[in-house]
Amino acid sequence: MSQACNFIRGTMMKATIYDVAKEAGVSIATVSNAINGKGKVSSKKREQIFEIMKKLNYQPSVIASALMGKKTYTLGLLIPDISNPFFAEVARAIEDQAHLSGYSVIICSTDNKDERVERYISLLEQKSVDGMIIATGVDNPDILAGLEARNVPIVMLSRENDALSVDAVVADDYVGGMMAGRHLAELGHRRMAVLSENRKVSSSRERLRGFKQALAERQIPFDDADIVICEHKVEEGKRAALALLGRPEKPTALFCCNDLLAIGAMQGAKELGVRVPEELSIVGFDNTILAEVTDPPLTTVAQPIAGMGKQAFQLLIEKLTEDDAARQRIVLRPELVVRGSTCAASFPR
Amino acid sequence: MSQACNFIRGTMMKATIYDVAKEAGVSIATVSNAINGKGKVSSKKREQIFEIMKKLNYQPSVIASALMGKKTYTLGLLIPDISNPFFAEVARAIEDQAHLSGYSVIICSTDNKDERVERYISLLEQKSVDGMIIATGVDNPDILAGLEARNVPIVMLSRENDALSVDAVVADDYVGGMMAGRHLAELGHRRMAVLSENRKVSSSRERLRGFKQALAERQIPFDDADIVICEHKVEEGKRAALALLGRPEKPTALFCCNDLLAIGAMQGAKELGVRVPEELSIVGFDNTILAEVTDPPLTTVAQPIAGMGKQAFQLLIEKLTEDDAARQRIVLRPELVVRGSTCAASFPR
DNA sequence: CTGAAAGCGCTTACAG
DNA sequence: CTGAAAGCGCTTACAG
Repeated sequence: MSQACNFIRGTMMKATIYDVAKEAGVSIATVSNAINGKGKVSSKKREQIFEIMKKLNYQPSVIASALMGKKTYTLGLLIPDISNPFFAEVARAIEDQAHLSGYSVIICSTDNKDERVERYISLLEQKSVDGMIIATGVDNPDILAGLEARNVPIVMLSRENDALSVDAVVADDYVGGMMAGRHLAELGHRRMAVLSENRKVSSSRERLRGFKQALAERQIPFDDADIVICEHKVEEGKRAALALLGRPEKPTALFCCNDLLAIGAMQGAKELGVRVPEELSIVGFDNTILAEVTDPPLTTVAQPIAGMGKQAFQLLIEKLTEDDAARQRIVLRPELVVRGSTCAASFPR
Repeated sequence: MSQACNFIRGTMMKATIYDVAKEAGVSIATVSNAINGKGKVSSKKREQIFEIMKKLNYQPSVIASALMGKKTYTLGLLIPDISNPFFAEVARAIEDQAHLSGYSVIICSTDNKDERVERYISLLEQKSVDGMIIATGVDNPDILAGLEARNVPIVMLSRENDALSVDAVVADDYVGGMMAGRHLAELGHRRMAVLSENRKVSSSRERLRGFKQALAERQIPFDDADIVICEHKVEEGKRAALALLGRPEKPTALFCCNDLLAIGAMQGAKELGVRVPEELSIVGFDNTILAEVTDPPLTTVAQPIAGMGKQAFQLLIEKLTEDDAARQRIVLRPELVVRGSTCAASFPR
């Protein structure tokens, strides 16, 4: 039995390419060629080899072949937080696409802290991932520059970096912001406010810009004092809504740069006894599962998450295989999903 | 310059252990020893070596050391779906714990399909992960048995397998079910129904058993006809609620084996104009972010997610390092979180 | 069509 | 305290 030496105290060692070569009476080179469809291997031998592989339950070691310069079929996904529904949905979209090509994805929740970003990137490089998809904020531009210099393939998802011309797939945030603004304007709202993320977040910046543009086109007044900057958290949305609704000239509609903020705003309104949507219309952004679950359900701008994940993965694969792939920026169109949190302004001017 | 040969057409190759050895004027064995704190290396040399490492930006290759039998510092996490908030929160808990020890986690969404489970397991083994945390349903017992036979360290999370005595960390689902039952009973409910998952899901089975026990102890009648089996989806919960509330003797309270079902039930009730909680109390299970976001907010049994993730990871590490670690089953206590979806029965008998 | 041999970047006895 | 050498499980020219 060629397997005899394979048993050690009752535990079977994994079969290696040597085991199958010996059993098949060929060299390891031939086994390797058979597996990879390289070189010429007679079909009888090939079949024979495959049979032995099955019999020995042989699984080639990705580790070993990676050491010879082949791919690890593993990639890193940097996101702020996997427990945030938006990023969880993004992760699923990427995972599904990756899995079709035998790729695995390592999750890296950064909490938007550069320190964590750097730690994760270092780990991922030591583990020789084939590439990274970056959907988290990275403040220090040197971090991305370093990645470029070390020739690590990356694509940005839902974020961008103005300084570096790096591949990216994003939703058309500007248009999404416009959709929100137009929707509320058409409902007759004239006093609106915005809950936005930090200006460093390119997507929020664009959404806000689009929103303002929609109002400007309709000569609806909007002042930067009507913008409240929040972190990406429910409580922050609530806090902001409480503040805005406490003002003398309180808004009749709120545009929130993500669903979490919108939900917080709904909670704030409820706490003050302000009815949504009758007294306050709210529109969010992202269209995560949360938007379907609130009461009333949230009107929001849907990001094409599945499409974004798919494109990001494919872009990364292109960069891996074509050494001189041109830089690309893929922009996907968002879509307004009208649910119950918006209605006509009750006191149109 | 020792780095001279390291530049190829403008791209810098990664430094290897040979580069730092040469630069430091020592052998690679010494560099290896210095890095791993093995053998004896004079402190002057050690310091010198570390300096060179920094200068060359040397990152040891996990791939290469894994090939020599060391760990890959990567583990697989099998869950039904990363975009389900409960599992996303579980993933984050595990990721955080893993990250503290330099571990990375690969996400594997199985959709509870054995076919996907097998594919993922095979991929993970080829990639030589150090172990797996399994928080998904696995119908075919041969799959887990195979893992055991091949000596792959695994720990089950939130799921169990009666057949195999495999390590597991779970919430005390039985007690959780009792908490729900007791809460509703104390509110005066006498006609209750349950939305449960498939009987194959050990956690749901236990929750149901605990719930029934709580009612039995109080002589509250409960019939198995009051159980509706659902998949783990909002729509399923809605469908079930619609059916239950259409019955002549409709229930005044619902216990749902997870938050998603509870939310569906709330939506079903609303569709029929049944007010929650005045006419229908609803309690969920899990305490995901969704429970805070519904209106009314959901009363639910909280699983100690962070604790479960931590324990699961630590258990796995124990199995990795101690070759004869005893089997363990860690049971964590859940906690009832009372919010707005439950209140006293309006027509107590 | 097939195989012997070198090599990927490390670790680990084993000498000295 | 330090280094030469073998080896992990593969792939890839290169001969034949």
